[in-house]
Amino acid sequence: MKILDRDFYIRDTITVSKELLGKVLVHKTEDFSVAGRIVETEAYLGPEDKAAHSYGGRKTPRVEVMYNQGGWSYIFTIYGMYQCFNIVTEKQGLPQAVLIRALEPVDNVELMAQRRFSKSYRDISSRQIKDLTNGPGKLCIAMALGKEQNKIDMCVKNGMDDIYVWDDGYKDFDIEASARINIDYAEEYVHKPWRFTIKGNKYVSKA
DNA sequence: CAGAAGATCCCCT
DNA sequence: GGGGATCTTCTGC
Repeated sequence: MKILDRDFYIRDTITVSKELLGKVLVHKTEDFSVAGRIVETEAYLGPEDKAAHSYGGRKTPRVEVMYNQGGWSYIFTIYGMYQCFNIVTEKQGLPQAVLIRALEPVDNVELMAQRRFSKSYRDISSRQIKDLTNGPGKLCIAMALGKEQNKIDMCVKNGMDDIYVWDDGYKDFDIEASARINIDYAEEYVHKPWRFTIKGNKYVSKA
């Protein structure tokens, strides 16, 4: 029962990707708190990984935070309309990260329902309940993770806008590995089994 | 500075 | 399972 610290994140990215499964991601501000259990992750192993934004050692303004030591948030805009939330891993200078692809809602489903569908949780369908956080863009909407939350150190609390991951001891599940989603451009890295899911979880984005 | 691509989602069939 | 929405980011000229 503890908040994951720097030592957790400064390790090899595949290990961190697997061990993040089952942990609880929390976003807490002065106005609200919202949380979800991580059920799907993907490892991005720049600079060698052709699917990673940091492939080949690219260091554009967008990916710069990936060069920080593990434990920082990396949030980028995709398709002009959605955000993707990542956690930087490894030691400073090695630009790797874990994409959080799906969550199971844990706390403040009312806020999630309002942010996703502008409706109260009690008024949404079972389909919409499942759709609250079962994708990288969806969970960012539900968890209020946007540009403002990019480059936050998740190992240090500031009391104003904190993101961190909580280990509540949940371990009763099997891990499944598969190919990452929507990286057709990554050539020989397309089929690397670097996507990890909690087997059978209802909130996994895609079978 | 223009052009193209993109770690997605939603709605339709 | 496929196409459109929508616009940021990066690359090349």
